[in-house]
Amino acid sequence: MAAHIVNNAHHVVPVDKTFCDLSAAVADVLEQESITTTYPTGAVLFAEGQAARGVFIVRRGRVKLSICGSDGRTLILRMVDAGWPLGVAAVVSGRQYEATATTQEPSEISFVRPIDWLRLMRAHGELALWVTQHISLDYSSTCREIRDLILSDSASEKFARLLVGWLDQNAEARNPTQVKLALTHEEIGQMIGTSRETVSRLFAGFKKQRLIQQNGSTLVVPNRVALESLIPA
Amino acid sequence: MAAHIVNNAHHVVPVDKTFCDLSAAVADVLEQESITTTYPTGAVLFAEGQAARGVFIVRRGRVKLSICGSDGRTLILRMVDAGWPLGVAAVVSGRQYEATATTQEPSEISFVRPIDWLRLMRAHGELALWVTQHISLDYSSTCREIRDLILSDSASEKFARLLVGWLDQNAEARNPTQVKLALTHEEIGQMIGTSRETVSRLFAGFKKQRLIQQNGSTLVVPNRVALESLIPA
DNA sequence: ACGACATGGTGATGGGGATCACACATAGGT
DNA sequence: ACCTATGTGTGATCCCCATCACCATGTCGT
Repeated sequence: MAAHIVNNAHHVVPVDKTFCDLSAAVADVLEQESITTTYPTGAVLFAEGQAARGVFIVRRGRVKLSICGSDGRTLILRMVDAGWPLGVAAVVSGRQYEATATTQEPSEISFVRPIDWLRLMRAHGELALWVTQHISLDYSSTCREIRDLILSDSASEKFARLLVGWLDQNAEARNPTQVKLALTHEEIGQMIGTSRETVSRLFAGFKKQRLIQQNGSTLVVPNRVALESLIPA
Repeated sequence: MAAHIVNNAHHVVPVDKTFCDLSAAVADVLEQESITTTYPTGAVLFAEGQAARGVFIVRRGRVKLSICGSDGRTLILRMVDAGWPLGVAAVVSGRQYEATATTQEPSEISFVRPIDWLRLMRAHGELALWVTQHISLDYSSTCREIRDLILSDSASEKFARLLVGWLDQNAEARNPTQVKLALTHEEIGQMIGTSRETVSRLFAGFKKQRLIQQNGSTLVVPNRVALESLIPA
């Protein structure tokens, strides 16, 4: 069997007015202390197991956070959108990065060295608090990830969960019943811990059951409730 | 204030001189602001999904942190020993507890309400950093948990991993090749995500392969390397 | 000493999904 | 138009482990 992880749906979309959701003052300081670089798609910011080299903050773009097994298998922990910091836990605790961060699209990323970061945290209580909250949220999200992994042994349940998560993220959009499909079947498999072929079959099965329709890269969910009924409790 | 924000990598065994690994001053304050209670085995400090009611600090005993699915299935996240705080992430981010905490033996637990906790964090930079580090460590540990669950599809691999982990924890003990077995097969199953029966069979299999021996509740691992060879990379 | 209950061992069975093996699409690049 | 790379659909097979079913042990409490 296989047993693996699942989605997440991390809300709290960051608005991104100046830097993150920090006050202008702290954002300015951060701006000065950081180096901002543009990365192409597929760039690896840091890899699982490396000593913490610094904190990365996504300014623009999307970054994939994944964990990989020695056999080459990969599990996608979550996608990180603009406004969020990466590698904070590793820097703060002085350990290794726990996951691998790869850009999913051309992205602008700010970088802060550990020493500077820690200095800033001490100097600015607001930043310290911000950090603590972000780590807490990462922790929650990871726990939920684990839960979804466990309480669905069936692949279709995990798939349904993923889809519903996408709908939730799109809740603000005008049409809450459709999503742009930005991932390959392979990647979807890595999000829910199944093989690519299984994802294909899931798509086919869900279409046959009229749970989803697909026009090009647009997914339509005509009946969200039916989808949710696949998810126990 | 604490320069000890970086580092202290491995298991930071709590020593438990006064409180945790905090300075005497802060420990004293914490002592005053908290209420300490003794719980019997099996007491539930808090449950997954509850609104954060406060921070619990294990003074004596052991607490099981678990996540459970709607179908009743349970996954044990980790065992928490004396000196460690519980529910900090939930309190800091003002969300729900992400797991359920149950005492595994009679335990002494200190409790601090969210308001007091946050006040203390603001007043004592050292405490704030301590909190951040602990959350970071929890996060790491959770990520590793995910990895172990995922990158072993075979139950025996997960079992081997668990055993090796136990040996590591016992590294300080005089005999690094044996461990006291404090868990039932059921619980072991909940740690590695398999059924009780499978754990029984794993024990049997490992014994047949001379990977382990068992005298009462003492596990002996004659050949650690052989055990590790079951774990890829 | 006696059930009652929690725990541990082990066989039989079945199913879900990984895996292998293709064929088919679509998109760039030359 | 071709070719290659990358993504997708789907059949056939196989195996691990969840599950069910039972029995064998403790270990309590009274």
